[in-house]
Amino acid sequence: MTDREELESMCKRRGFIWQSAEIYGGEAGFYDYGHLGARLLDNWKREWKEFFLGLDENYQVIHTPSIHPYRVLEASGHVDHFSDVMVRCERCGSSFRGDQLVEEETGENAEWMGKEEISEKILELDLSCPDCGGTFSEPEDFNMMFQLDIGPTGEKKGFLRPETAQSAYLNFRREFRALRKKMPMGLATIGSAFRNEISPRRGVYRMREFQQAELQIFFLPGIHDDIYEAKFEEIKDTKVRIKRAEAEEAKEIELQDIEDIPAFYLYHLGEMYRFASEVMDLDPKEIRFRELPSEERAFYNKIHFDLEVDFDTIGGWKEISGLHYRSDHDLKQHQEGSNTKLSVPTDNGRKIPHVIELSYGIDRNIWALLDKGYHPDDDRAWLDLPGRLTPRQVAVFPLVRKDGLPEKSREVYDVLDDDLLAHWEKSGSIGKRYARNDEVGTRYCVTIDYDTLEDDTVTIRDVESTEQIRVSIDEIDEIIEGLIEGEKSFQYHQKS
RNA sequence: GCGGUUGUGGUCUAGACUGGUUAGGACCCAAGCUUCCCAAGCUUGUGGCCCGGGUUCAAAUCCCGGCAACCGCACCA
Repeated sequence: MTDREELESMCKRRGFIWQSAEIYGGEAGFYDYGHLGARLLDNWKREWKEFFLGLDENYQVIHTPSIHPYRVLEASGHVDHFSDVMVRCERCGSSFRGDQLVEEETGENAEWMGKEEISEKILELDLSCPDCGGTFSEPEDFNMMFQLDIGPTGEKKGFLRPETAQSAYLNFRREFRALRKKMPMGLATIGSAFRNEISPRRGVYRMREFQQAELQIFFLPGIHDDIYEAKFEEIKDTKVRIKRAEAEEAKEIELQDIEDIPAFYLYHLGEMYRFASEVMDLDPKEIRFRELPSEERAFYNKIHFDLEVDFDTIGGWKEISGLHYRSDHDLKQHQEGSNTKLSVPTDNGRKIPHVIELSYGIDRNIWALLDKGYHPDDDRAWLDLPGRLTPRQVAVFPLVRKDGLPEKSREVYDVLDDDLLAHWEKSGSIGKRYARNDEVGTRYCVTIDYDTLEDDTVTIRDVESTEQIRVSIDEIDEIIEGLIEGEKSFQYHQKS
């Protein structure tokens, strides 16, 4: 069980993550990644792209701005739905959503109401604070989006995007032509999104500026089903732990035994599970899919499962990614808002493509790796990260700092540094260097000793077992890369 | 945003209630010595009272304001 303070301390001491602008006291909801954290991020993004773009040759990555013009988010519904009317009790200071107060009293839907309507209703219904009975202040808008002025006059308005998804929808038309009208088509975006959270909490779990990796897939149900049915065939016996909306507990089940969900959805669900368990190497017992009941999900999400991780440091099961079948909602909204035709021709006339969205909170995924990988045991603290994700794949040391060992170790380092994330150090005892590297997840430690000078062999130490093998310098590059790619295990080399 | 708790080198902390030595310790980090494999030892060194204001001869300590973190509430299209 990893303690949150212990992990945060390690992250700060060693160079992973800490509060942004901390020399000025910081600002809630913003975090910086240090040199190791930034590498871990880069590695994760690279693996994510390689994995998900590899699912289909027509899944591609695009790069887009973080600022959207006002009309984009007006059309998407964010201007209305991301903004709530808040009223505050003048006596006790509690604040409430105005529409909820009105709905409770009248039983009618009040979500459409603006400041004025809410204000009138409060007077008309003579509403008072449910906590203390006090009177309310004038209602105010609270918008979760950061609004901006664009240009010198301040007349153009825009927002920092609250999700990266819209960027893909905005590019659907252009890419559909550029990719020569092939469907299904996937557009992936990796970038920052911004939400002016009332109270950011739990470290990087809920931030005001955060990073998303999303894959928006455009397809037509009924027309492209066979493509996904064929793909699904190959992974249909994948076992996943799933908690259905109506179920009390999560159950392990083969995907093919889920009968009420179409193949295009189950296929991506299975691949998301493979990414978590195989690429991120998360323990199947500590991940699950949870289906959101209708009251928890947005109205346009027809099917919605979150992938959750059982965190030690931030209070149990929490979402790190989601799979949403959004139907044709998004393109329909933008077709109307932009007056641009976003439908595509089919044998039965033009149709607006549907969207299935794979949405990853990158920072949450990074925190999951650290939370599940960090082992602050009594005898040693070590970080267990997959070889392709760890910020430091190999470290090279001289056993002692004399007799030419440092120079020799430097030569070995120079070779390894070409193809691997390598590190070299000489200070402190050999044990201390192992300990330092265990803590940041260095996968392998190579030590140059007196035998090296005799026969050009070195030892390689495995972070997990702390055991060593002795290999020739000529092969070292190849052996370590083989270990990191998972071609051969450390145990294999121990036996041979 | 509301309430409670807290804020001391890089990390963890003593000191605060009862204002008054040079703000002490452990670990870490750096340099050197030593060292033939798992945080050994020795020497030397860098570095700190969250920010701003007030009270006082004197503030890490008391008071006010701000900021941040944690917990609870609310919020989380």
